Amino acid sequence: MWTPRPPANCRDSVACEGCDIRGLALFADLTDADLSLEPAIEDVRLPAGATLYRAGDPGAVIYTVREGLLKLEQYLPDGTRRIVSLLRRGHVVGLEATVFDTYEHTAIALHDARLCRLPIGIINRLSEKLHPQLMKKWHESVLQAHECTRDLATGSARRRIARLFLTLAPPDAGSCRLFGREDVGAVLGVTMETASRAVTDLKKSGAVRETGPNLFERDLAVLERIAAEG
Amino acid sequence: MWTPRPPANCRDSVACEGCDIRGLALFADLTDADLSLEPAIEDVRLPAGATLYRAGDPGAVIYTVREGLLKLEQYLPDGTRRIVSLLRRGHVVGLEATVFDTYEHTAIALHDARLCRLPIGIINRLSEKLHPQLMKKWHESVLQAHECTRDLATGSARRRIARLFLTLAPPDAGSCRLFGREDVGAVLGVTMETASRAVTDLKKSGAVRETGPNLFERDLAVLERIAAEG
DNA sequence: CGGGAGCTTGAGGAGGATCAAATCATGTGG
DNA sequence: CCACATGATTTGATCCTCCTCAAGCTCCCG
Repeated sequence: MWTPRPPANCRDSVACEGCDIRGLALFADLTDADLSLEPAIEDVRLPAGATLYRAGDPGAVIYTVREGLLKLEQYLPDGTRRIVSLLRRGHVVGLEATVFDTYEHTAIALHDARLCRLPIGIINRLSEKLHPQLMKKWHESVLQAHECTRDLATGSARRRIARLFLTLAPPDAGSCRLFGREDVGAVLGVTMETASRAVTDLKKSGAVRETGPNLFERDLAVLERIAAEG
Repeated sequence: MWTPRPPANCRDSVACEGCDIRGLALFADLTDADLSLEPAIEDVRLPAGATLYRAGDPGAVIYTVREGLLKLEQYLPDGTRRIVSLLRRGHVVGLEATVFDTYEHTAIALHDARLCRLPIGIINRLSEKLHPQLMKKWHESVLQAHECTRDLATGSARRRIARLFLTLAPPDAGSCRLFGREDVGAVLGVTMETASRAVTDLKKSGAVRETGPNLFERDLAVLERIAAEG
């Protein structure tokens, strides 16, 4: 049940100026001059399965996903686990730390991930300049949450997982990495066994082809047909 | 399928200074002096069933719910309707208009509602002073969305509707108003028939007692037991 | 080679979808 | 005031999906 924290040694200082996702990031609007006034942003490497933070932890830092995939999970009173959001490249993790003193979810990497670590001190100091981007990132968080309800918690398991495959990677991406069946179940709101059977089913339908462990080639047309009805 | 727009005559100018939900509202931090510089805020009355705005409409105004209940709905490619959020007193509707040029959802009143109408011009003009409250409201929107996934789209229909009853009104509220079964189904991700049967089931279990049309008295202890595992 | 974790597969039963019909509530016109 | 039309809700019957429990399988690692 317990996943280790990322060891301290997977952090690194990096320069924002040349960041490959600067256009997507919170700091998109800042000038190099703005950035030069701030201490260097740390780069966090988070291996698949590692926990970034837990629900209830005091939140003093937010993150931007550079690479990889993270899940946000919460527990129901009866202990049921539910994944309420999947976060990809460009998404911000832990935004609630800017408003509230603890994190709302447990954030765990589903694929090996790289993140920018942004202490909220910096965010507050630059809040005026960051305002438009902050709002955009909040907006993204809401969109992401609604996507989970709308696409991944509606219809049959077959349809849900077809939609998951469609959102897991951009349409032009050659291949598409999935994750453990237990987690697939927790995103779709079904059991692990149903998730497994649904994946098998998509393979048989020719909607996806497994080219490696949890690595799939997708037939977008077939996936879309299934996602929409059947 | 079509619901009429609110007629223009259900608007009224009101003074924010004495607003009964000012503590909950976006303008909580503003002084009376700040407010006196702004044109009066309009009060919108929205009868149950009426549409506030539709997905794709150009968004030039956001709303605060003073009273009543609203749903945010979206459609899947196949036409399936899904309610992705329920908004109550104090919640903000249409926040995305501050970031994007159109609304993301269709917003419809489930109960008779009263809202403050806030043109985004005002929001932008006061954005600096509003910044902390805006962030709080975004945060609320995210919480609300995650609640929908976590509580209302997980487990059996019986458990889902028990949780719906628990969130529909504060614990100390004497009674609790429900809404049409079609909509109950769209919130829970089940059919209307299943929603109807689940309500009947809760009545038989003594978890709720119908005291009028769609008006219920709740037994919180029983509801919580059912919500957690039954 | 043995063990474990994650994944798949199977059989049976419960729960939800679907289609259809009955009931209830409301409003309208005679 | 009643008869009737309309729409929402409830109930019923049947089928299909998904859950549950259990057993096998595969891959990786010691």
